[in-house]
Amino acid sequence: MARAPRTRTGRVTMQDVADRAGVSIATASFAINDKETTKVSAATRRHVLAVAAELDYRPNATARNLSKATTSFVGLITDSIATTPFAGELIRGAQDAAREHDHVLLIANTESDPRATEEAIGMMLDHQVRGVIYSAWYHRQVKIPGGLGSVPLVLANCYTAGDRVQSFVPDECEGGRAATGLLLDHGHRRVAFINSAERAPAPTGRRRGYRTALREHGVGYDPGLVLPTYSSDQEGGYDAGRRLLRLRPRPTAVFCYNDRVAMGLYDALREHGVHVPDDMAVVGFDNQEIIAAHLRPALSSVGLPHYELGHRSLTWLLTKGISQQLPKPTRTLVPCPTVERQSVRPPA
Amino acid sequence: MARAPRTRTGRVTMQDVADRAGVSIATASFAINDKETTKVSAATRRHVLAVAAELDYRPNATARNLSKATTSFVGLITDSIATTPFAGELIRGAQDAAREHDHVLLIANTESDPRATEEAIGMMLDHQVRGVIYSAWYHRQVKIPGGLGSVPLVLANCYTAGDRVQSFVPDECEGGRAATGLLLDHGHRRVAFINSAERAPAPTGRRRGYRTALREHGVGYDPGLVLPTYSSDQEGGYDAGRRLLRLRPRPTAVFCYNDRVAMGLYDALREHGVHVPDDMAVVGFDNQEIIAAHLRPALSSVGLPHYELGHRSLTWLLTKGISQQLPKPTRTLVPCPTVERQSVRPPA
DNA sequence: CTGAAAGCGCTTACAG
DNA sequence: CTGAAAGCGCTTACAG
Repeated sequence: MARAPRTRTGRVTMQDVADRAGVSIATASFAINDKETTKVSAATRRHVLAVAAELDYRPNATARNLSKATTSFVGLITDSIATTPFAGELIRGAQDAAREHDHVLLIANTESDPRATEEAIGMMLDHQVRGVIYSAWYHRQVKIPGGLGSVPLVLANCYTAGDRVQSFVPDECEGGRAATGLLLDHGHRRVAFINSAERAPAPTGRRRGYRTALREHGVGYDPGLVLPTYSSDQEGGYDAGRRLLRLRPRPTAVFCYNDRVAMGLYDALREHGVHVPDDMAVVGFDNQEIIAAHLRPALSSVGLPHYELGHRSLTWLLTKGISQQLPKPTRTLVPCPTVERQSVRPPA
Repeated sequence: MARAPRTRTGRVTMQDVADRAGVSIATASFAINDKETTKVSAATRRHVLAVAAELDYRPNATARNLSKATTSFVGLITDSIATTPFAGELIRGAQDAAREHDHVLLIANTESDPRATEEAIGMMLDHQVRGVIYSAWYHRQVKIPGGLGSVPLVLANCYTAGDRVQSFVPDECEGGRAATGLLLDHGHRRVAFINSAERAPAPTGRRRGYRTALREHGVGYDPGLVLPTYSSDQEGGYDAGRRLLRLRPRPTAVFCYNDRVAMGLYDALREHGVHVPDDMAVVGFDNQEIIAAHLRPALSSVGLPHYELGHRSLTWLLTKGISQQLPKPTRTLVPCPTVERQSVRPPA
């Protein structure tokens, strides 16, 4: 392949392309960048492009960013990246959106460490990011770290007191309503709810959804059917399951705070010879594939929209968040999809 | 707070700092960047730094990168980011290493899509990354995509035919040996192995480790104790478990290809009233927290070193990979840690 | 120890 | 339609 003279970086530059094409660097720039052929004749353009291809020219993004005095970077701050698949989904959504807008994502994982957070913010500001997505792996209220004040900001899976910053969060209430509704629609009337005892948007919202669904189906609310658990995992589900089995009359269906709780509940039920779904219908939450899709029987669940949270917040940032007259910030609720599997059947 | 004049980017520049400090921009640059105070008097340096702090000056990384004709970017290409926590761990490791070297990671997730891969590579080259980590979410042989030929490269959790490129992969064999050894050390002699039937480094390596451990413990190899499964998940484990229970004499211990297989096996054992660990000791692989730590009883497992794979490959890239006389590439085996939980006990 | 100046590889008014 | 030139915000020999 033909090779143009090299600069100290050892790479083909636009100057090389211009020289070899016999045009000025300005013309080369226009030919290479202008979508509309308005600045350059079609012939010149074709010629320059051919030369560029021949030399295997790649524009230097750093130089372009500097001269345009604006970059194509967007920052994404995450407080965890591997404890759940959730962060991964959020990143994937943000990244897809970034690509759609020809931007590149600068990702920083802080593991909730303040020093790491500060460093991450510094790094992003140094790189002139156009905006930052600040995210949390579980839905919660956060305080915006100082230093993020000087840059367009959006929150994903979290929000601030008073909603002073635009945010995108899961619609927990609607999700809880859908989960409970799934059970009620199958004809269940004694529907228990194993809920997390934490004070957080997820348990609060899902409980509200649970009550809404009951009301809509004309089923009275029985506080005795709501079983709190302090650990929202398999162990907590197992314990709550044993308490649940002592209830009389026994519920015929259970809405579990999450899939891990449901997994523990399965164990408790199995120990007592209670069969899912014939003796007990079960619905989970989170739709964690590795559990929900592989329990025996597979677990119906309501999913968390992390991909959408990432995608929508990035998109918002690049369309609204960057504009001069910022729209009034709102906390936007994103729907949680219901995924039906084999764990639900009408009562015997 | 005092404000210096602004440029079109609306940010404080080094020129602003120099002006206000009453020094040249060259002096400001040296004062701000030189670790050793060799180029500038201590007093000047202090003064410049004070002014910079006062103006809340942040260096423009883009400008710096351009003028140094080298960036602090390193690329990480991933073929999946949310299907397992593995990619997250690998990213975390690479990111920590990047931070230790004052570099920033440009992450691209391709979902194995060739177009996305090509785009990702292009983006990275455009940003003059100093090198690229190409990774796979499960250990396998890969073909290096064209376009990656012009940049220092290292492979994480994958390798090429002939090992022409430096790579870091899990030591599957040693892991299989450790898993089996754990069972043998507890006195088990009839140790079954539910292995993936795929032809891949993991099943091959783990099986080698299984046989090595048997030999080291003076236990004969019985091919009848190796149960293949075509789906290495809960369903596969359940099926294999039922086959295993028909073996006579019955094994007293099982090494499972992964934790999901073990989870399915638990179900099969439970159905047949076989108790773990009293009637059957079980060891898994992958150490997927969400499963292994929460099965009843909690599952002993061997972990995959994704964090280390990410950390070591990034470090290698920035220390060896970038140098002129590249060391001879090798496939470096990274140890898999054993995690003991309650699923193993000596035979009755 | 300090400063004037060239240069990194582009973009973009401004003339022609 | 095309080109000469200034400029983005830094770094870094080179003089003094």
